[in-house]
Amino acid sequence: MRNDSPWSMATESSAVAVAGDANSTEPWSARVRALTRLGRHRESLALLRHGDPSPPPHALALPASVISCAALSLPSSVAQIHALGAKRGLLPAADAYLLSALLTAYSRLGSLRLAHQLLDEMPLESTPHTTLRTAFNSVISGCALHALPVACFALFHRMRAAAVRFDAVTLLALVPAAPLSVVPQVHALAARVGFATETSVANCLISTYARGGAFGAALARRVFDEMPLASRDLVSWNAVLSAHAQNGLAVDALDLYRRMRSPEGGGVEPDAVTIVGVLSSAAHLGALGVGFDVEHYVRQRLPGFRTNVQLCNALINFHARCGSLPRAQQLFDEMPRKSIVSWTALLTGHGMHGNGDVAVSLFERMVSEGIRPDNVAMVGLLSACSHAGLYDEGRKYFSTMESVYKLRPTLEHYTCMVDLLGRAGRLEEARELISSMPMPADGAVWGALLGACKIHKNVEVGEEAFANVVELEPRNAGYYVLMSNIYTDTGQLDNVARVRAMMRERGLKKEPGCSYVEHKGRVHLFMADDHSHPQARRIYELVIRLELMVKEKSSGVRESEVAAAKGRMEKAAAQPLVGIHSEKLAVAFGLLNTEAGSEIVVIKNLRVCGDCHSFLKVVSATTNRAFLVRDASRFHRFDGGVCSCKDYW
DNA sequence: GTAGGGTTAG
Repeated sequence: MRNDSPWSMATESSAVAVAGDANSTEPWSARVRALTRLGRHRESLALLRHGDPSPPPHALALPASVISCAALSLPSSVAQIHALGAKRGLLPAADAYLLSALLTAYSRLGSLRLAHQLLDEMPLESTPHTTLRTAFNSVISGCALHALPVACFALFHRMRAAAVRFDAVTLLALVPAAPLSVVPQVHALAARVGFATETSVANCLISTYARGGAFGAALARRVFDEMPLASRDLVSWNAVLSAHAQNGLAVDALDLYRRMRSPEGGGVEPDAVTIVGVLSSAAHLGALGVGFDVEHYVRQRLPGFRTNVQLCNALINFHARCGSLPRAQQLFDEMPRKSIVSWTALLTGHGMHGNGDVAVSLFERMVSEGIRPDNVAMVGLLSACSHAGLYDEGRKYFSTMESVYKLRPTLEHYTCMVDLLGRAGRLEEARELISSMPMPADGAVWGALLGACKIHKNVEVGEEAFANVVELEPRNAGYYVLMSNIYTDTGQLDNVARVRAMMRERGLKKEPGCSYVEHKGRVHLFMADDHSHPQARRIYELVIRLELMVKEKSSGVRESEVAAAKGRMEKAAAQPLVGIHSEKLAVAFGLLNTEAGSEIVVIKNLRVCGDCHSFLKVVSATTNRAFLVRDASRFHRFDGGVCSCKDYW
């Protein structure tokens, strides 16, 4: 995307005027500079070489030419102009602009030794202070660009030792180069000289802090909150929004989006970067309404969006993760240029829907188009194989990671494989894979094995997995619940009590399950046994009626059970009932409030349990409705009495 | 007339 900030527009339009046509009356050197500024580097150099300058090559054109050489990666041309400048006595310090341009060019091209040499040749005493500052800034920026943080800080110390004052530009290079633990110190230094609230520096601090997880996001937020309102620009909002989006704080990201657009936030118009962050959070949460609104905005206001690869990728990811694969596919097909992210987003979406074969063929097509898969694409592919039970394919692709694609499997790939093997019932093979890992297994890997043991009711392997996972993630209640359920399923009730006691002693509570449905632009959220919804009475009556119907249908239920269920129904409005999971409530709400024929979409934070799963299958048949449920690991589409997961999840 | 800030997939 073009940079559309006001000042760049202004300089750009004047550059356009000057570059103008070849007959322009503007001085020749001004046209060279203008062409460089417009990024028309080849034309700029052609004018320098073949134009008819009178007087001959001019000090005023040389700095721009050097920048053009750097942009075109022509180090020998930089050296030629360098030599020319030296011959004319413009160096080492007579022409600050040429010096600065050379420093920038060498730094950008990675000729940092040459840049240092040039810097060392500058006479500290006789060179104007601003020239020195710019010179240091150029080389510090170059070291930052080439990921040489130690060199950045060494230069910074030299700069300070020489009593050269740093400015905002120095900080813009230094802050992102600093190790995360050092950023607060640089921040404090910036604050001491009053730069920390300057727009560019604050924006830079925000995006740098954003790399530091949820804690970093909190620091980023503080920088943003401390900025004077007048200093906040669109980039500030984008940076702080992304800081939250990237660190799993999706609710806060969407909240920031609402705030920036509200009058209180200044009614800031979002751009493509904002939208990318918002869509990522909306996809995460399953916030369908937000995603659709934002897409509408994109189609109305950003007509060129199809050529913005990141924006299209964000849209594809949103639709793929929120239940609309055809829309994701259409966006994918309409992109003139795709990246590996586009393929991965679509592939992962198919994997989540259980379309393992589609994911595999997308992967093959991607490879045949010359895109080399990366680790993320492989995670998507392996998890697609796992969800679809494609045991042989999964093993094959896992082994090609190193042999064909030179990718070293990470913990995430091992997690996928343990999941794949474990769910296919190959618990021993999964165990062997864990012991063959070149790095220690983490909680997710052991957790995948534990989950497989739940499916296959294997106490022995389950206990081993549990012992390991509890060591690694002692505060994750989900694993205790899994182990306790394995004991329940195998009738070991004393062990169930033991695991529950462990949870109590450690003060752990199971994460409450919640599901939501969006209807007419509003989110309707349900927790298990939650009566707070205005329609709670009707919803519970419907669930209980459906439960009864399911029971009658499945097993020819006994009289006593019918009576008990009727008793429950009578009490429904009066007092909370036990044991109605949130997805049943959400689906019942959908049935009561939507038209026949439309699909009911439910987003859930935990995985669907076996009971709810068979309930929803039967209800989809008897009500002749389709339910699309996104749970913590994948999609289930219930329609006509069957689920798209084929009961493999 | 030099130096420069924000974005995606699991």
